[in-house]
Amino acid sequence: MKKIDFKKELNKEQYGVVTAGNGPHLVLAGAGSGKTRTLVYRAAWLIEQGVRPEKILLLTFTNKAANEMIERVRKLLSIKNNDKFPLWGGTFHSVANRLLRIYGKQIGIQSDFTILDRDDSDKLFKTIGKELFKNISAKNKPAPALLRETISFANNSKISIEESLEHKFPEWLPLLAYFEKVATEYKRRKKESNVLDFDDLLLEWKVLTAHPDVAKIFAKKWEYVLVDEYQDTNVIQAEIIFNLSREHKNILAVGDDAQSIYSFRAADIRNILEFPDKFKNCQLHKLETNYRSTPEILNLANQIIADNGNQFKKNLKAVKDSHTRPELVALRSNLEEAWFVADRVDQLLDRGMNAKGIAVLFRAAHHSQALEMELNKRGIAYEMRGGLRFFERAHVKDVLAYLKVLGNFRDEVAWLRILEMYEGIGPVTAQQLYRRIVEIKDIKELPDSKIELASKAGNSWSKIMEIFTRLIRSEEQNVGKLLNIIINPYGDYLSEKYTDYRQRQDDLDQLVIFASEYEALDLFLHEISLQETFSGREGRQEDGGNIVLSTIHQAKGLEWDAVFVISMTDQSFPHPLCVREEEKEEERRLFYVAATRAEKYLYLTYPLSMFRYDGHKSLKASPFIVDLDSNLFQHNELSRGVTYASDGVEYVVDEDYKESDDNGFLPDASDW
DNA sequence: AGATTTACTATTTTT
DNA sequence: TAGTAAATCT
Repeated sequence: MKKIDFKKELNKEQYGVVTAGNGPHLVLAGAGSGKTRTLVYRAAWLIEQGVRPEKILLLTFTNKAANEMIERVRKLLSIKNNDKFPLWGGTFHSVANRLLRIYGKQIGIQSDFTILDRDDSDKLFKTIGKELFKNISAKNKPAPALLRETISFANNSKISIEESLEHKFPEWLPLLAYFEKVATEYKRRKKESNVLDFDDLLLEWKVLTAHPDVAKIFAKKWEYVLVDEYQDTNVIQAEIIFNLSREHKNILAVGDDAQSIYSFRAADIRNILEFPDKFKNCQLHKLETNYRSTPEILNLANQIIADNGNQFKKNLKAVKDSHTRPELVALRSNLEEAWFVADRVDQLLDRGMNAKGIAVLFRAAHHSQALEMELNKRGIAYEMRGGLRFFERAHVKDVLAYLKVLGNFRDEVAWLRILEMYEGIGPVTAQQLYRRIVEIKDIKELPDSKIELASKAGNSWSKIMEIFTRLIRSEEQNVGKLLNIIINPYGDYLSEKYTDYRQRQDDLDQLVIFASEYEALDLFLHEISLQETFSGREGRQEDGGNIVLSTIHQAKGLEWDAVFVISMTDQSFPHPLCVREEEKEEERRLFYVAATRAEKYLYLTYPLSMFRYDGHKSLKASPFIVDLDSNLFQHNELSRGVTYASDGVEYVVDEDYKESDDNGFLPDASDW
């Protein structure tokens, strides 16, 4: 095994964390301080010290982050690809998923469930809402997502539905009784369907870690627990961590309170603030050197966050050389904004920058629409993150529903989804059918069941039975081949329902390729609901990769040479629904996260008007921008007025703007 | 009664 | 665009 020169490869702060002894540690890591690097080296150091890799548990915010870290540890230790390397980890949810299946049986909790993702939860809430809210007028009916959010928030922060409702949607408090009724029924239906939703995964894992027998097994299993992005954990997750490290106390939590952006999902900043109280003899480390950004970008970021009251004081220092200041640009409309960004991207690419070094970030997924059209028009390849993910697309969910039923016969949401696709079967008939279907003991008896329906619906039912008969009778193990049985007849439905069916068919082809890697249906089903990275349409991969379009939330932890933050208007940032002071502070932290993604070039843009279905709307700069000292920017277009011409070619109207182009704030090829 | 079509409206962030 | 509600079919 190669010896790593930890002292040489890390700075003093990082070295302190990496070589920290046993016991609880809290690491307050600023943006760009090499947090991931530090965790990777920590794992490598432990292994060099003789800790077996399988004794380390790595908990991260995405599975992708975990996989990348593990790869880096492997490389660092020069472990060959085909050598076994049992270090593992992932998100709380995916780890919970695996553990519940293994250890659930031991203490008598569900272990053969399928997973209900967000969309499925909404479907179930919708069904239940319709049943229970029948006598309430349409306008006064809470949407399924609203029910789900309220109940989920209560679960994840250990508060009552009433408190949750008061916090999230106080205007709905008069309907409290209904929320509670729906919550009870939702729980019952999940149990009947043998499914767990995202909340259940955490809650059940917590039950598992609290059980004396299992707790002992876990304490032995992992001697070291490393948790990344600790600022975005919720109360349940903090309890899980506490239980996991109860015996050995070897917990290392890394986080940045200034980057806490998930409180809508019950992430609780108190987890970090109160960590030292909860874990006695905890050592506190700080990583305050910023390796990512230029001093100009860091200055801006520091001022963005300075106004926030509730935070650990950190003093981030830049080590990079001075470069140009961030640029602030006002455009006349969202279309011009798209042209501007596309032009700039073109220029950056022309001058030799790698496409994968460029990202465009925004507050909400739909802010990218105009830009996407413009990039498509110009043939600039991009990768879209945020918004609807692959496994959430309607057609993908449609075909997967058959597999879900095959894997878990009682899955109500999957059954309703299938049934309602067919002619003559609507919500009512589907529900009746489902009730009769679950009376059957085993899926193998389904083809022989005597369920019959009148004319049109009857025809549909035999079509459904035909597919299931083929699925059940086929001895096929390969999931790709199973999928083909479904996709062949589904194709007709697809082309009938969607005008863009060609593209959707492509998605399904991708899905078959992905599924062909799996020889066991169970494993496939378990993984897809928690898979956040597979994007389906990979597109043409250009040599230098693709530029990235992403919501700010999904950009967490990532970095690029050049970052555009678009749609920085008063109507989108902070989001207008954020009224409470603490909500505004979180929005400011979100802005901070966006700005600190940039290494060298940062552009903030905002349109002064927006075209919408109902005409056009006037916009102003985000108050967050107005608050900032204009000297921080290369240009302050606020005081200068409109800059961009709409023909999409002659875009430099403002003289200063042109001049500055020559000042070198646009990179030369020699810059990288 | 229940399915299907049509018209309308409102748009956060997600493991 | 996507989800919902009213209007119209079967």
